[in-house]
Amino acid sequence: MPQCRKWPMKMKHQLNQALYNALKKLDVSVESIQLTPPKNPEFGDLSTNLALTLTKLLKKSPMEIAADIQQCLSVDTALISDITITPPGFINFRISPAYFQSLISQILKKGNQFGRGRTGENKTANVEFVSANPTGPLTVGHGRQAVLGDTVSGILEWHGYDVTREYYFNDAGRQMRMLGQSVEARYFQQLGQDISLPEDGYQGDYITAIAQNVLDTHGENLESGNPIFRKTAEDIIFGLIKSTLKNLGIIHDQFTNEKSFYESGAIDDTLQKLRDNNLIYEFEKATWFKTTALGKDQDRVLIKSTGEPTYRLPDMAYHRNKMDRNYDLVIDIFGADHIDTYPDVLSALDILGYDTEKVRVLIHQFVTLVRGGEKVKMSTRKGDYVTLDELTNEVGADVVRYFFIMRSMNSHLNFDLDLAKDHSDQNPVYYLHYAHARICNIIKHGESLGHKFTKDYNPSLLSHSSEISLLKQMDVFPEVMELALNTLEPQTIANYLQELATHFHKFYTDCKVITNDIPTTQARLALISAVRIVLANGLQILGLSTPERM
RNA sequence: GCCCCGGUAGCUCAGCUGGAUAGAGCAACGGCCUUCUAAGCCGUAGGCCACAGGUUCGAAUCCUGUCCGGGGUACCA
Repeated sequence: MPQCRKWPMKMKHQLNQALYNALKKLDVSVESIQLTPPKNPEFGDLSTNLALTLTKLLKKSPMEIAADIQQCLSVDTALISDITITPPGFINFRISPAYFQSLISQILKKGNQFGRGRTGENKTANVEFVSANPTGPLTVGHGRQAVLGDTVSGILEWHGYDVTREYYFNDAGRQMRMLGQSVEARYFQQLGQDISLPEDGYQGDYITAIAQNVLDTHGENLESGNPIFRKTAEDIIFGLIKSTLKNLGIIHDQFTNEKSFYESGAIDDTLQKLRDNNLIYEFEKATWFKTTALGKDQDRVLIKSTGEPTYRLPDMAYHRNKMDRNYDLVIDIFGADHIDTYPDVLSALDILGYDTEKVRVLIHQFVTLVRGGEKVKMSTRKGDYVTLDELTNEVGADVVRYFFIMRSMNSHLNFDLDLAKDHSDQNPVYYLHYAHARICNIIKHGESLGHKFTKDYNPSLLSHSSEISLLKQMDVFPEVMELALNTLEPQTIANYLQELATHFHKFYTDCKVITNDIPTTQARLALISAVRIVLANGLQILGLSTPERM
């Protein structure tokens, strides 16, 4: 087999260098050179718009400039098989098949390390997500954030970060008080008393079940206002939430309670520090944060006239706490309904001297549930919702996870329940699974015929156009992973894997792996082993399974 | 009013740090299994990339404005 050549990224690097050298000869300097694969493969494997960008500077036509550059260009002809110029002035490079063929040994050698970045090595990250107060079961609406947060965590881990998955909640406050009162009302109703739910009480059936539980374990003689009602509800519901998340393969490392910041004095301290900065004032018995002094269009209440803080103040204290824990990266994942809260938190952090560059806030748009062609309106309080558990149980964790990350978080997501359930066979996630299972099956089939994988395959036998494009697709994997890290947008990985699977399925129909042609069989076994690795790596980052048969 | 996100094929959406002929899945139509899994592959059809200006050699992509949808603009979280 040929020597392992350059590592994929180095390909671009080399060309970059060669182009810079050529420009030097022409006595031109530029800040950066763009080198991207052209849409139309007929133009080659990598193209640069360099000549187009230099027209103004050189006052020549881009075609002329491109020709000049090409004249001065010297490249490794073992790697670059062809250089062409096409209108309006692109310079195109065709990379020799040998380069792509040598990729296989790289992938096989690196295995589940292939495509891994080192950006996060020796760094820590905190990803806060879900953070729903335990007032009811998680709904499908929470699912998007849960999966998004876990997948973003996975991307960071892939690049070496030590990630803490964190859940922030509040077991004091109005919501939880209402929860306790709702349970209490159901409790007394079960004892035959004519008591109605509080006006804003929780109406779901689970409240009745919790009341029954209280009745069973604590008897009939509880008095109104006993904290047992709220406490029991919280315990039961939190247990439910954790199990819902676990069904999706999501486990938080840390649960942080807002209450702890009252107890530690962090909230008072935060307020005091802001006060020291002259950003706090009292008005109509409430305490205000003077955000207008920071360029915002209105001031915000931090402590209500009732003496109870709004969510903003504890949020600030909480974020200080996260910053104090010295993470290299702090990620908040919020739904679009929280979009207005974080700028104030960041302002506060900024004023208090924290490096807000470390904070990244990811906002995702809402999920609209569609059932029977109609939108389903949901409300936890009214007990009108589809739980995340119901969904997971019906279509499986992989489908749920994939549905939630296959689309950009910036887009509203229509989740068609009927489609997810009834047509689950045509779900795009199965397309990926199928590719993986097919590979496993071929390998198994080969083994049954005595074809053992050997390192002495000859990669130059992989010259079919389907084989080459499959190799090219794998070549790009590390770059896609890097992009995913920079943007923290999981759908780029999903899109990539779809394309990889497409290339594989195409290869599968065009080329038979196990044949009487031993050298070709061995080369193709090496090829699909590499594909399996890349597929599996991608699936693993997304938290999806890698079935060996379907 | 102001702020954020979106408006791309019949439907759901990719593509958006500017590049060459705008893509996928579903739905429609037509092909491909004596051969490693047809949960697959190939083909046909389907588009003023909301609209109008602007920047640029070049705009779905960047800027401005308008329209439409969603969210926020709470002493709810």
